[in-house]
Order: sequence, then C-alpha cells, then structure tokens
Amino acid sequence: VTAKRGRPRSESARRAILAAAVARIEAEGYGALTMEEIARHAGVSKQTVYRWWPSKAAILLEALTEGAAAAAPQPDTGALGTDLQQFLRSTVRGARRNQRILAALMSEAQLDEALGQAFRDQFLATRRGVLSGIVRRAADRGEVGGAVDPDDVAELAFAALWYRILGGRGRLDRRFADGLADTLIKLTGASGAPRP
Amino acid sequence: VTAKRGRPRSESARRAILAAAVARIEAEGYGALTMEEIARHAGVSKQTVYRWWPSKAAILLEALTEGAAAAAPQPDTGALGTDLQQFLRSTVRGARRNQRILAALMSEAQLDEALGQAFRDQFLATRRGVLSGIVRRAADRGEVGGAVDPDDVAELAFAALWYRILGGRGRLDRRFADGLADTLIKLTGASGAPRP
Amino acid sequence: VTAKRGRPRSESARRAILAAAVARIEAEGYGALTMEEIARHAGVSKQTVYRWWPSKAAILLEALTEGAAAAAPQPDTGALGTDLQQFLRSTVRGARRNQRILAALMSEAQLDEALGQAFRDQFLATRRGVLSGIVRRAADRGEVGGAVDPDDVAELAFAALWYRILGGRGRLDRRFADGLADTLIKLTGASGAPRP
Amino acid sequence: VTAKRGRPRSESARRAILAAAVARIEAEGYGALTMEEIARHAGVSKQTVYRWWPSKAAILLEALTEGAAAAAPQPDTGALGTDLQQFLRSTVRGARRNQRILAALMSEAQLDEALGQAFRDQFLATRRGVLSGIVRRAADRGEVGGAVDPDDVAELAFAALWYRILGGRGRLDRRFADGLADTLIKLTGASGAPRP
DNA sequence: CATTAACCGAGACGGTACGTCCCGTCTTAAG
DNA sequence: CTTAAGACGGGACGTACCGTCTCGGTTAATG
Repeated sequence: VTAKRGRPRSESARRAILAAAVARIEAEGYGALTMEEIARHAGVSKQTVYRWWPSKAAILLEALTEGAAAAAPQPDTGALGTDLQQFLRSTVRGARRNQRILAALMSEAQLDEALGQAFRDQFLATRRGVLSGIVRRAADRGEVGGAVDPDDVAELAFAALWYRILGGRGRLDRRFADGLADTLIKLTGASGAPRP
Repeated sequence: VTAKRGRPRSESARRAILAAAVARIEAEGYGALTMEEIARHAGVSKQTVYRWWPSKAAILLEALTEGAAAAAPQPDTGALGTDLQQFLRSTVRGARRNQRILAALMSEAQLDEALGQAFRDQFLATRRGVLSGIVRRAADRGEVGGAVDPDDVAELAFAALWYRILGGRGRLDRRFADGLADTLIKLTGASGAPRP
Repeated sequence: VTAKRGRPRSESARRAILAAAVARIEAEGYGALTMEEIARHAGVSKQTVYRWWPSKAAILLEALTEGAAAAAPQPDTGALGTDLQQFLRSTVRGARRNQRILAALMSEAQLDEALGQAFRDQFLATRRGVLSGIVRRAADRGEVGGAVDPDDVAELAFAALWYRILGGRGRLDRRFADGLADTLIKLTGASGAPRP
Repeated sequence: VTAKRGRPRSESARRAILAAAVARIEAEGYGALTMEEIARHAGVSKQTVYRWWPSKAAILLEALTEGAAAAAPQPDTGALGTDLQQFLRSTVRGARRNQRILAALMSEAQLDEALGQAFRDQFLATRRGVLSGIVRRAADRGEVGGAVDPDDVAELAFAALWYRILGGRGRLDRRFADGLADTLIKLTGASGAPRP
C-alpha cells in the first residue's frame, strides 16, 4: 500500500454529502437535485463534492450501495419456494424503501454511459446473480425442469420489479412479491412456496 | 367550433421540429438534447418550439406517437399463440427502432410528473390494453386457465420489454420476442405458438 | 445599416451596469469588485453583463468615457500660459474625481493586453493629443523655442499626472496643476500664465 | 537573540520560490501568476510559501529588492550633469530589466493597501531619496537656482520613468535617460551633462 | 381591400446550475 | 519547528440553457 500523505479525507464530509443527497431527493425529487444544493445542505464546498464524485447520480449510487450492503439477503433454505419468497419479499421491501433513488439511477443511466455501466455492473448484476444462484441451486437439487435457464428467470423477476419501480403499474408490496414468486415457481415447474 | 383567424400554424415548422428532435437524439443522445439545439437545427425560433410543446420530451412523445400510429398491430387470428407471436414480434421491432426515444421518455417520466402521466396514459396504457385484449379473447375462447389475469400477463410482457429497452440485459431481437411469447404461453397454460 | 432584428438591447440595463460598477468601486475598491457583484447590484443577469463587456475593467472604461465625454476641455485662448492652466486644472480636477477608476484601469492595463490597448488608444491618446495640440499651436504662434517637441511636453505632463493618480506622492489639487503648468512653461521657454 | 529550535528554515526553498516567481511572471505575465503555480514550479508546498509571504506580490518585492541591492548607484561626481546622467542611465537600465515585475508591483499596489505602503516606503522612497540627494548636493554647491525643490525634481524624474514602465509611450532606452537628464538640467537652470 | 389577429424569425432578458480555478487554512507524517 | 502533500470551506469565474419578452415581418380570414 502507498503511504498516506497529506490531510486525510474527511469521513464526516463524505457521510454528510451522502446524507444530504438522500435527504434532498426525498424532499424535492431528483429533477430538483443539484450538486450545489447537495454541497450547501452538507455544509461542504462544491469542490469537495466534485473531488470524489463526478455527478449527483454517483453520490446516490454510493449511498445506495452503502445502505444496501447489510440488507442483501442470500437465502438458502433448501427449497426453491421459500428461497424465492424470502428473496423477493426482502428485495421488494428494499426497492420500496429506496424507490426514488433507484428510479433516479435508472433514469440517469439512460443519459450517462459511464454511470450506466457502473450501476449495472456494481449494483444490478450482483443482485441478479443472487437470484440466479437460488434457481441454479434448485436445479442442482432437481427441483426445476432441465430447460429452465436461471439467468432468464432472474431477468424476468427483475424486469417485473423494475417495471413497478419505474411506475408502470401497481405498488411494491408483499402481494406483488408473493405473486411474482408464484409466477416464477409456475415457470420453473417446481412446487409452490408455503403460505403462512 | 371557433373560426380560425390570423396566420395559421406552420406545418413545415412543426415537422422540422419533430425531425430535428429525433435526429439530434440519435446523433448526440438525450442528455445533450436541448430546446435551443432543436430550434437551431429545425431552423426555427425558440418561441415557436415553446408555443407548441412544453419540453423536449413532449416533442419526442409526439414524434413517437406520430411515427407509431400506423405500426400499431392488433392481431386477432383466433389462436393465442399466433396472436402473441405477431404482437410481440411487431412490438419488439418497433421498440428496437425507437429504443433511444423510448428510453429517454421513460427516463424523463421519472423526473416530470406531468409528462409521466401523459406518457403512461396516452402511450403505454393503449399498447398494454391491446395485449390484455389478446389474452382476454383467448380466455373467452377457453384457451387459458380461469385464474389468469390478462392485465397481469400484459404487465409481465411489458416489464420484460422495458427491461431490455432500458439496457438491463440482452438485445431486442426476434429471439427475445419468441422466447417471451413462449413464457407467456406457459404461464397461461395454453398451447404454444406455431414454429415456422 | 443592417436591419435591427430581435429584441433590442436594454438601455436601462446598460446604464444600471455602468452605475453599479462605479458605485461598487467607490464603495469597496477595485480589488473587491467582481462581475457577479456588478450584475447583482445592477439587478441584471451575469449573462447580460458578459454579453456586452468582456471584463469589469471594460465596464469601467465605458463608464469613464461616457462620463468624461462632455468634460473634455480644449482651450484655445491664444496664449500658452492660459491654455495650459485651463487644461491642467480641468484635467487634474477630472482625475481627482475619477481617481479610483483611473488607477484601476491603469492597473488592469498591466495585466490585460487587449484592455491596455483600448485604454491607451481610446482614452489616453486622445487626451494627450489635446495637450500636444495646445503646445503645437503655441509653437506656430512662435511662443516656444524651436527645439521643443509638443509630444514630449505632453508626455511629461501626463507622466506627472499619472504619478499622482497612482499614489506616488502628493495630491491632485489646483496647486499641483498650477505648479505643473509653470514647469511646462519653463521647459518651453514661454512666458508664464497669469496669476489670479 | 532567541535560540533557534527545531528544523531551520530552508534557504534553498526560499531561493526556489523567488526564482520560480520571477520565471513565471516573465513566462506568463502577472495575471496568470498564482501562489499555487509558484509553489508547484518551486517544488515546494503551498504552506511553505504562505508561511513566509502573504501574497505573490510580496514575493516579487523581495526578489526585486534582493536583485537590485547591489545595482543601486549613488553617484557623486561633483557635477549635477554627470551625476544625473549616471543615475538615470543606471536606473533606466534596471527598470527595463525588471519592467514586468515593476509594472506588476505598481499594479498590485493599487489593489492592496499594505503592499502599496511597503512598496512605496521600502522601494520607491529610497530610490527617489537618492535622486533628491543628488540635486540637494548640487544646490549646496550653488549649481541650481534657489527656487528649485529637490523633491519636486525627483518626483518629475520618477514620474517620467514610471510612465514609460507602465507603457504610456516610448521605450526605456539610453536616449530616454539622457533626454530626461537634459530636461531636469534645464528645469534646475544648471549647465548640461557632458556628451560622449 | 383594408384590418386584424395569430403566427414566425431573431435575439436580448433575468435566472440558475454547471464544472473549474484559486484562495488561504487545516491536518497528516516525515525530517 | 519546518517541510511536502494534499484535503478542506469558500467564492468568483465564464458558459450553457432555461423559459420569457419584445422587436419587425408575414400570412390568412374577417369586416
């Protein structure tokens, strides 16, 4: 590792910026969010913001990654039904909590190629990979038909999730999560999840 | 009706604006698209643009609606499989052709409440309605199980479509359209589409 | 002349900008003067300032030129002594009134080549030309020795004036103007000015 | 004297800073000169610069003082003409050599009150004092008329010199120095300098 | 056929955010 | 205690677009 020289980066400034970005997007929406406002609310100079992030979306991506780090579930109960149910309920809950940030990031990813790359690779791919893994383990256990591609299943699940995040139709509630689990079960040909 | 007085609206200016907006978004992307650039490229004053559209997204929405007016298919072959196949192939083809515009509109819909409303109501709902109708007619013919909600099927189809439009994974090709048709068939419990 | 098209330039904005620049330099000094502050005090957008002037010094130069337009004296009494006295008293008075602006412009002229050119050509050269003319007319009348170069006399006079403007020594009062007139008379070998 | 403790001041850093300041002002001009650039070119941290000088002008003033220390002439030949000629030739030569620095300092002195004070008291007053002394000694010898104020003569000489430094008109060459000497001789009523 | 109302181009206007630069200060570790 | 390194809060820079406005001119339907 290279020796640290000079004044160390301010952790408090970093946290204040992430918090300010999240607070302002919740209050005013992504369209009204500006780098200047983030700096102002964080009590920080614009230069400090630009030193570490190239855009407001990059700030939100870091805030999201940090906030979602612990919350990432990786169920492995031994049954596809319960795994799916747990994963989807948790994921939908997280998506509802961070809906504005997620919608903003997907929106910005359409305009900013570099951000889109980072968003898809760092954030989306890992989450989709977890779901693929769940299906693949079920396939290894012989729970699903041989023609099922785990990646296709994961794509369909996240497509449905994102459609709701982006406001296509309906809400992000438990009903939606469980219905989606049922749909996936039906597609894979496995037996259903337990109903509580 | 009120009698028209004064100089009539210039149809050539209107067309030039729509064309310029589409040309510039293809060339530079939506992020670099500005009202001033549209006016400049259309050889038109800014005022003329603002007189008829409130935002660049509104221009794109009109361009899209106009371009897609004829292309809207409404197959009714009497079999769910062929209806789905025709509808999805045509829709996917149109989505690929207008991918940048669609992505831009969905992106902007996240920021602009009024535009989002118009986009969803005018554009998305009608297209989703066509697909719901296809499924509903199949249900009336007894092709699908009674538990199937045509709106849910349509939602899932458009979710998958939008996921690809927004760059989630994979391309918008015929393979995708046919695979999606298969998936929907499987979910509804109907018999498959004919393979050419 | 080219036909005027578009919204005409706002004369009131122009005047407000000139007035604001002069007011702020008197209040805070040239060092604290910024384009943003000028715009703010003039109740004008920054763009409007930048549209017409490239720098704060250019604004001051225009304000000075406009203010000094009427005040430019061109005495021709038929006697070198009285011509000099009138010219120098008036010029010194004007210099004292605009001392901060003049010092600022000479200061900025050292940093900005283009401004220096404009300042010297538009402002300084014309004023020095008036004095040269006074001496030249006296030479034509035979009042001064043949070896005297009117331009050298004018240079010396403005050198002395600028030295005081820039704070070298002493004040810009009538005593200084009359003493300078005496010095020039002595150098040209002409007879002195009348003492009141 | 207080005993020195801790790491001593780096003489090499001090010299590097002065040299960098002079080099950069010659290369880019005073307008483009910044504290950061001086530190960068001197291979020194900004803090080291700020610890010893309050501004870039202060650095230039020290560089000028150091460079001009040896070059300060104080002729006393016993004749006003030769004294003036020697003093002015030497002074004009030095002014030409350091023209950019001198112009920059005079420029900055208009903006920075403290620097202006230091510049005038430390640098200008001493040089003007030497010239006053030359004239005063000539007066003591009876070479000049009783009405002549040595300080006025010195002011006029330096006014002419600064007018050329600041780009008013003409060059800083020997012709100018000798012509100025002649003018002063004529004003004091003394006999001229020897022509080589 | 003149009037009149709405359109059109051009372009200046007040305003806001952009991303950069430099200011002068600070906080480290190293000497 | 000085030094190199470099992050910090602050603030002006000059630019780009925003959406509005004010011009002179144009183009039909109306009176």
